[in-house]
Amino acid sequence: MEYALRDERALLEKYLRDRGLKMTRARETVLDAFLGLESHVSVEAVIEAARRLDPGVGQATVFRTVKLLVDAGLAREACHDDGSRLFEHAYNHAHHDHLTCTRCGAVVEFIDPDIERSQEAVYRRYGFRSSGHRLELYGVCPDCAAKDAE
Amino acid sequence: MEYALRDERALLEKYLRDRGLKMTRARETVLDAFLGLESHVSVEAVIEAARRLDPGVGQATVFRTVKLLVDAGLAREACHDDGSRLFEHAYNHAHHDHLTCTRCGAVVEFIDPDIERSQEAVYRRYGFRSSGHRLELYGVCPDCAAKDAE
DNA sequence: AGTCTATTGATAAGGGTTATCATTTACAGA
DNA sequence: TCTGTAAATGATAACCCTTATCAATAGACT
Ligand SMILES: [Zn+2]
Ligand SMILES: [Zn+2]
Ligand SMILES: [Zn+2]
Ligand SMILES: [Zn+2]
Repeated sequence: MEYALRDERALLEKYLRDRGLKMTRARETVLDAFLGLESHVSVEAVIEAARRLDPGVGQATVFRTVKLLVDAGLAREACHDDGSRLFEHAYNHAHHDHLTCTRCGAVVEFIDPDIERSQEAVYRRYGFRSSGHRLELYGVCPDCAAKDAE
Repeated sequence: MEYALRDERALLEKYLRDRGLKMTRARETVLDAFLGLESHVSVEAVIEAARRLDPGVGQATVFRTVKLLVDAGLAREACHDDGSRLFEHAYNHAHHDHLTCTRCGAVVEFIDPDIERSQEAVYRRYGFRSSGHRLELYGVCPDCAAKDAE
């Protein structure tokens, strides 16, 4: 965990140095805040976490830094829910799709090789070059279904 | 086509009557405007189309009515793009997924039985009851790829 | 330390959507 | 057809999330 944090910080530093940008205290704070949160967080949540580490961090800075993290490959936009976008860790967190419970909001991350393969076939069928996809399955999780049954 | 319009209007009227709502001129206008547009339209586009039929239609009314159309099963939210949501016809327009060119915005509607089947398997694997999904494939279409090659 | 430029945070502005509310309208019943 | 009542309308303001503006600050290099 400690090592992972260091890895990710080094990645961000390299990304910044490579393009003449600077590693600042605010960016450290936002990175730490983001890494300390679990998957699928809104910028709002990152703002709160960042201000727990350092009150006085501007929200504009958090928006800007999250965008940087995405560009640097440390974060990835997950499933922009209604309204606000959600982000998740991208470093050491391979591609996956989401199965979401529409009742309680529970999210299962899954990867299905058959689906991935079939998607490639669709790209070939229409002559498209692939550049990523988004698959969100919606349903009712076992827990919520059990509550219905009562 | 004429018949289809009548069908859809009858559907909306039934939907409204069943819950004590009223069929109004504004709702007729928005319905006609929406039906006159082709797939994947923003509310903005519906507002423009509606005002071509009847200037003075309030934008709030269009937003409200599009929501009604979705509830009535006449419209369906397609792929909420960056920012604004997009809607498409739902009546006599079976389920399908989207393959979108990230360069020119071209959209191919497709249905892949293998993918649909694999998705059902995912639902079973995690014990979820299915309630719909959203699959968006992104890539570069043949035309844009050809331009790249030049 | 000094210079130069990126970055910051407060604030305003932006775009899409929804809430408010006085007025108008649809529609069931008399 | 007339009326009463509740729903619907449209103008407007409010809302949320996000981005732009900008004077002040703080890295990174010499
Ligand atoms: Zn659930
Ligand atoms: Zn995820
Ligand atoms: Zn294209
Ligand atoms: Zn479509």
